[in-house]
Amino acid sequence: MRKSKAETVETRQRIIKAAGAEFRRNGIHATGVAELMAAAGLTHGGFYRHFASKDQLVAEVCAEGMDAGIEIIEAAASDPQALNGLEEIAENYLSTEHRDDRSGGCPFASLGCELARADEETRAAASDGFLKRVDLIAKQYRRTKPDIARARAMFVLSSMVGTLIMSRIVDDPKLSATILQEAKKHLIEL
Amino acid sequence: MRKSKAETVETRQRIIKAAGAEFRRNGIHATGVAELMAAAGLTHGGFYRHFASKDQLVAEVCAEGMDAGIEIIEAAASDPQALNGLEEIAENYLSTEHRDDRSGGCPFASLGCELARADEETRAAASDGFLKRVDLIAKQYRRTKPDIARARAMFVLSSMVGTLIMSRIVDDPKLSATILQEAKKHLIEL
DNA sequence: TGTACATCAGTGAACGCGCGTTCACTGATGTAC
DNA sequence: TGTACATCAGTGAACGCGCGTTCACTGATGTAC
Repeated sequence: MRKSKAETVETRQRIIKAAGAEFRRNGIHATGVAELMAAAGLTHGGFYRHFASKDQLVAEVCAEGMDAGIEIIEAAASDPQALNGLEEIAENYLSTEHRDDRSGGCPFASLGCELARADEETRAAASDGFLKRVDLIAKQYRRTKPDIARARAMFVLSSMVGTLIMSRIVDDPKLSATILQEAKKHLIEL
Repeated sequence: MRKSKAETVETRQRIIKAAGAEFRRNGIHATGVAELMAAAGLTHGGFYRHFASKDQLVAEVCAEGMDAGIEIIEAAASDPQALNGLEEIAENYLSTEHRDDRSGGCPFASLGCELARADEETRAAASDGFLKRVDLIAKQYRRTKPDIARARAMFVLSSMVGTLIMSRIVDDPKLSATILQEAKKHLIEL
């Protein structure tokens, strides 16, 4: 049953991707190793050929998810049809599609509270991801001094994360949409 | 070993309070019934004399925690020494003390991601708590039209929640303090 | 290039453990007379 | 008001179950000659 080197690398990536989706959907703690391996189309026993522990996988998923999230922001920002990069980012991040895409969306919004309690390695990856996003958003304020743009970007990111979380908690769809809409308005006005 | 009616009521409240602190500190899923009963000074067997299930406790803890959180905002807002209610609320919510008080702070910041996945009853309690906080914050904008004040309050609350979560994720204390500080600045300027 | 053997990705049973929940029991509280 | 009995808060052992992790095994891949 041994697989080729190329297949092994591919499988490892598949596990990370499947785990990322499961973690986001159900929470890290609530997702078992057997469950995430099944989501990757494997049985649980093979897990330890790829990772030393579940915690190590969590750290790698976090690092991977951070990179993936950045690409999405980057794409939104560099859309040639967009007049305003920040507006495009906010429109994209604070959309009902993103709100409803729990397994694919921003890891801060779906796992933020758990990341705050995670181990050193995972939090380091998360911090790195935060800073990268901040830089990306700060770049959108072209006519603003770099350090002011950076400070503003921190606020924008934190606000978007909080807004998405609140829009997911609230049980009234209309209220949820309003939360998203109002945040968009306020953030663009900045 | 039977306890008096008054004692029973008091014990029930003690369990809810202890569970609230444990949930906030470790997460809902990561906190066991035995663990939270021990935190209340009891053994796990007695749990089911007070609650039908862990899920029911979660809903009650959520409802209780929402009320407790409101009192804190209310106190900050009505501080007679404060010139500006909103400023006082932000100063209080976005303080390093609140950030470091994981077991006692805002339930949205510590449990938000888990609340988004919680059952109907729990989410209803959370939605109710959100709306109550929004009203409280909206009241601080005395010279603003009520519906605009309300919309702004939603944004302020969501932003504060997201900011506190991000400040808890990040591993560099200096960066964490900056995140808090910048959000305070931006929210007061509103 | 072909052959013999070591390697190791993946399977599925099994490990100890802690989970949520149940239950027989204890003995103080509440209640009926 | 005093007595006899039912109630039930709390204890701690036990339940089945799923968790993270380990392991013997399989057989295709990689490697040494």
